Amino acid sequence: MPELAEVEFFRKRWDQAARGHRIVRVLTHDGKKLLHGLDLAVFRRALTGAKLESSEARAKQMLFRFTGDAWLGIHLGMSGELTVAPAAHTPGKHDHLVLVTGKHALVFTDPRMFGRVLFHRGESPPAWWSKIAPALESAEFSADAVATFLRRRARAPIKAVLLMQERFPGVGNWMADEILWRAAIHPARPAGSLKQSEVRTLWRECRGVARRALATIAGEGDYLPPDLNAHIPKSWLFWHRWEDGGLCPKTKTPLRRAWIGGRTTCWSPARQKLR
DNA sequence: AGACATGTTGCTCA
DNA sequence: ATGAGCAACATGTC
Repeated sequence: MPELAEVEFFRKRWDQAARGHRIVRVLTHDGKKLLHGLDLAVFRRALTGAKLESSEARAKQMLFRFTGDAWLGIHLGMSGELTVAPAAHTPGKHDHLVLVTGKHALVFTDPRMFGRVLFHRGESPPAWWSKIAPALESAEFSADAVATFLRRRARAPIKAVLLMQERFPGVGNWMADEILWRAAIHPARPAGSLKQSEVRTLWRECRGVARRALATIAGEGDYLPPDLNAHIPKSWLFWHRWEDGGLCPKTKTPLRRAWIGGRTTCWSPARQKLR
């Protein structure tokens, strides 16, 4: 599920419920996979009694800062979610980490178990956090940087290139398709075959999709929409990409789906031409 | 039953 | 050395 804006949604949900509150109990389950590499005893001891100070989302990762120089990193993988339950919550089969405060249980649930929990101790954020590529909305994510990257990945389909987190942090399967659809670029085009003007359009749509998707969630202060995708514009490809017989919202012609760049890809043949 | 899933990594081959 | 393509990971759903 989680791409850029969804990750922000889940971060905000935990943050709202627990910022300024102490963790009184830490429950873990299945230390082999999601909690791999974690010293569970140290982890529990560090977080028990610690207060959530702040949190941030970048790309598809989240970082929660606790008192005592304790940092909790979470990646939601393919099917991870962060939920908030009453403090008495009994962990279900796929609840791998539960942080209990006086009021709430913060639950990390992930049936497919591709997610990841990281723990770090120190005054500054962990190295892996600082290494995340500059956000799509940042000045460092420039048209030139995109052009340079595309030149280096010249033979790969542009769809595959958009999924590369080292340049397009937070872009996942649906965002990549949305960006290409809006930019009117066929997903199978080799990255190196894009004209200068197309690269610029692509760059602009990367920012546009990120900004609009985030605006739906990051809105005023602590506001959090009740439904994850409720605010995604009705005009977007997003709402049609999985429908059988789905129509392009712009041209009203049939959409197509195929395996491109290692993922199922949806595009509008009327808008997005090969060559 | 079988195909497939909004992610990442690590392997192979060129 | 670098880039491209793909299986693997684990489980649920249609």
